Amino acid sequence: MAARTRNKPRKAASQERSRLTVSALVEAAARILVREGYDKASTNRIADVAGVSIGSLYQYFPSKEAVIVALIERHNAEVMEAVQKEMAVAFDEPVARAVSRLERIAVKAHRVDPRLHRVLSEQIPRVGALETVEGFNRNYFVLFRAFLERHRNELQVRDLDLASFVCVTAIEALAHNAVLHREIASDSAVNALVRDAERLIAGYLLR
Amino acid sequence: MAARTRNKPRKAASQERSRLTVSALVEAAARILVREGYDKASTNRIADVAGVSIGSLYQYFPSKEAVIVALIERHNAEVMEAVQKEMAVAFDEPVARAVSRLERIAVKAHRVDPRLHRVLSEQIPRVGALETVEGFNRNYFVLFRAFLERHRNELQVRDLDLASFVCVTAIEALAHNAVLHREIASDSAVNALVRDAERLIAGYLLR
Amino acid sequence: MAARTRNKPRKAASQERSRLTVSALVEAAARILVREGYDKASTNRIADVAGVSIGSLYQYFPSKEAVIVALIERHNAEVMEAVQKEMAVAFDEPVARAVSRLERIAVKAHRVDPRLHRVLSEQIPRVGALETVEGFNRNYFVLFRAFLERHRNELQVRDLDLASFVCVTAIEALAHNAVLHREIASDSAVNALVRDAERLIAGYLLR
Amino acid sequence: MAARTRNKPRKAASQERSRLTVSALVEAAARILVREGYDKASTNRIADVAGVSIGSLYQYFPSKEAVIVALIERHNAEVMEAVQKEMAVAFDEPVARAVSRLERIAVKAHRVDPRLHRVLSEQIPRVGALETVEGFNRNYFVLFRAFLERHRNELQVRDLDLASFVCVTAIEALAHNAVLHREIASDSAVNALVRDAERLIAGYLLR
DNA sequence: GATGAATGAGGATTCATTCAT
DNA sequence: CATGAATGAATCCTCATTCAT
Repeated sequence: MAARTRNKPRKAASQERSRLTVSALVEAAARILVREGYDKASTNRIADVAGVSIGSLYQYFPSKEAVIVALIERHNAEVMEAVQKEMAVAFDEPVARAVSRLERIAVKAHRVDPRLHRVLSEQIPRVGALETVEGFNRNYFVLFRAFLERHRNELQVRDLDLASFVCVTAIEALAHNAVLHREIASDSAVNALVRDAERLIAGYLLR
Repeated sequence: MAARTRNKPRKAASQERSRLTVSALVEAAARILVREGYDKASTNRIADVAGVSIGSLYQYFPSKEAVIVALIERHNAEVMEAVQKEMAVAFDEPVARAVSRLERIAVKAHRVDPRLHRVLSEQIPRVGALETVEGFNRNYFVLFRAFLERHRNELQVRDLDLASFVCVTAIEALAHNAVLHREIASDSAVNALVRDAERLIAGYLLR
Repeated sequence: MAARTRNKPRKAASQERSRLTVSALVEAAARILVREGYDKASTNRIADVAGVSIGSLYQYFPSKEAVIVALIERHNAEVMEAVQKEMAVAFDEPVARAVSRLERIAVKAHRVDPRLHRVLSEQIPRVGALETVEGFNRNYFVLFRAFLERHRNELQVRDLDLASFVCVTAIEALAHNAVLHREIASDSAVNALVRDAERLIAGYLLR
Repeated sequence: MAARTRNKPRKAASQERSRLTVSALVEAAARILVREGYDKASTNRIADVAGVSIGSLYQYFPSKEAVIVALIERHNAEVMEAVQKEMAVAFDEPVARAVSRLERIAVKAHRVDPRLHRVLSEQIPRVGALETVEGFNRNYFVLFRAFLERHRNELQVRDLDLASFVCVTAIEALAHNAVLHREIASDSAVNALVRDAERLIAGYLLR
């Protein structure tokens, strides 16, 4: 018992170190991905940039894929954190306002780390565990469908599955392309996009 | 540009036999991409599946990328052939009908070889061939903008650039996701999608 | 007999063509060697530059080595032609004058096609049939020894083998290095070199 | 320069084990070069003969050339070690004695590993490492010129640049050819060569 | 004879992963 | 636990040579 107590801080310290190592590795992966692209992100290079030995990388991750997955999850978590509260708000608003908020949220989400987002969405091979990204959108679909359900009697659409698909697809695609292919630096550009998105979606949903 | 590995075919296959070899290689690349994914599409594997020696591959293609580019171009050509005439028709129709035709065309295009399309659209950024496709979309954008210009006084939208972006993005994304993530096997499913797409876009564009 | 007679001109014509093909190939090899170095001189490239199919190359040469050997022999022949007469003259002159003539000849020989000479002496792997270059010098040695024999009683050297080795080595090395590593463009530079070479060798040979 | 494949070792072999690996690789390269020629010295073969995996080779050398460069440098170091002290002595001696010592040194240098020396001197131009050796010779030239400067008033030659070129070329060529093409096994053969070289050079330099 | 399509062994190099220290 | 040396399958690509047309 005394021994345990003595070990605890040491263990805590080492757990702390572990967490540092892990996040250094994930951070290194992000940096390399953004700055040099997927092809340059070898495990050795990741370990190197993280200032850690390759052996340590495999201490904490069973494979290269696992590192990338961790990075994707970290990114998704950051996006979620930036977005979650507002998301909840949207679901209690009237349809038109909710839609415009959702578009604004989507843009914000895609702007959390656009360069990383681009690499993740363009260069990561979609195999094995790396299909994670897809799951994300499925969630969104389910939530949005619930939202439509709640406002069912204001809507002119009948098939809520189809409508959810149409809306989520459009909202996401607009945000995605806007951030990646258009200059959306200024607030006014965002506002214009959001206004039109609202017209697009609300005009479609509402009577 | 000069530094990049060449993407263009190495020599025109003049004799009959060589034309066969070239298309066997491109076909093999398509098969592997679809069935086993981008990472399995090594030059040796491609040659192997094509029933051709690795030397022959490099007789006609200066690099691995060049094979993929050829495949992309073949796919694009097939898509274009399936789509071109109807495209011209759409641009002479009234807005609502044009939009629904364009959505139908987009679905058709994405259905030419959906599994191949998926791999290509996911992996193209890793290849130098991005321009091929980007150019394609930019084209679409320009054409659509001209279409809006012609119908300007029927529209409630002011900023035609933004409107083109919104419409093209939505039309494409709906077709893409519908083909890849939804069952769109039945005609009625297509019809439902097209109907809603028309409502979405036309409601947004027209007064 | 009549048939034979008829065949003769045709055969001669085709022999003529053969000779043209062969020399086109050798010339192409020379050009590539000089302009792009040994590594770029693949058989396919040689045939290409010669304007001949790869099959034809192998019609006339059993291997790549054979092409290079032919080139070396052509080069040696050209050198010999440029040098032979004067060489004979030298062997009838008094020692000092002969030596200075020989140095002048050596420089001339190395200047026949300096860029080709350089590639041949620096880049050609010395294996198999490509050791040809060595044989050339052995010849020179034998001749020079005969020359010394004739002038034996004017000489202070006893060991004529050793003396031949010393002289031939020095004469050749001076010409070689002068042409390759020094500017020997001007006549005066050549004259200075020849003068010193004469002093070097004659001072060593003569009493 | 930046475009060339790197020639420098990849990382300093810090641990004992890695130092062993590196020298095993260099040694293997030497063995293959001597026994089988440059063309057989593929990286796989080198690693194989070294009893090491191909991956280890590339852990320490960024390219095939880098291995050869390391070998050249090792050889040069060995030659230098065998020669350096005596070289300094020569430069303080009277001309005739210095020359004969220099010839003796040159022979010794070329005898350190004659077969390796031959391959290296024949194949080095094909490697980027030319500078290493050119620099070496230029050094020699500069030193020798300084030596002549010091003894200027004993000399009959006026153009010290030319004289240095003549002497260095002759001394080196004699040693080189003697070791490679003649039997210079016995001490007496060496003595005879050195005696004649002294007569050759001293007769040329001194009044 | 000429052609050029086809061959495939072989070469340089990378990189995820293992394991002795 | 950390280190980093070692591994070797796998990849892209070249080129001398053969052979059917």
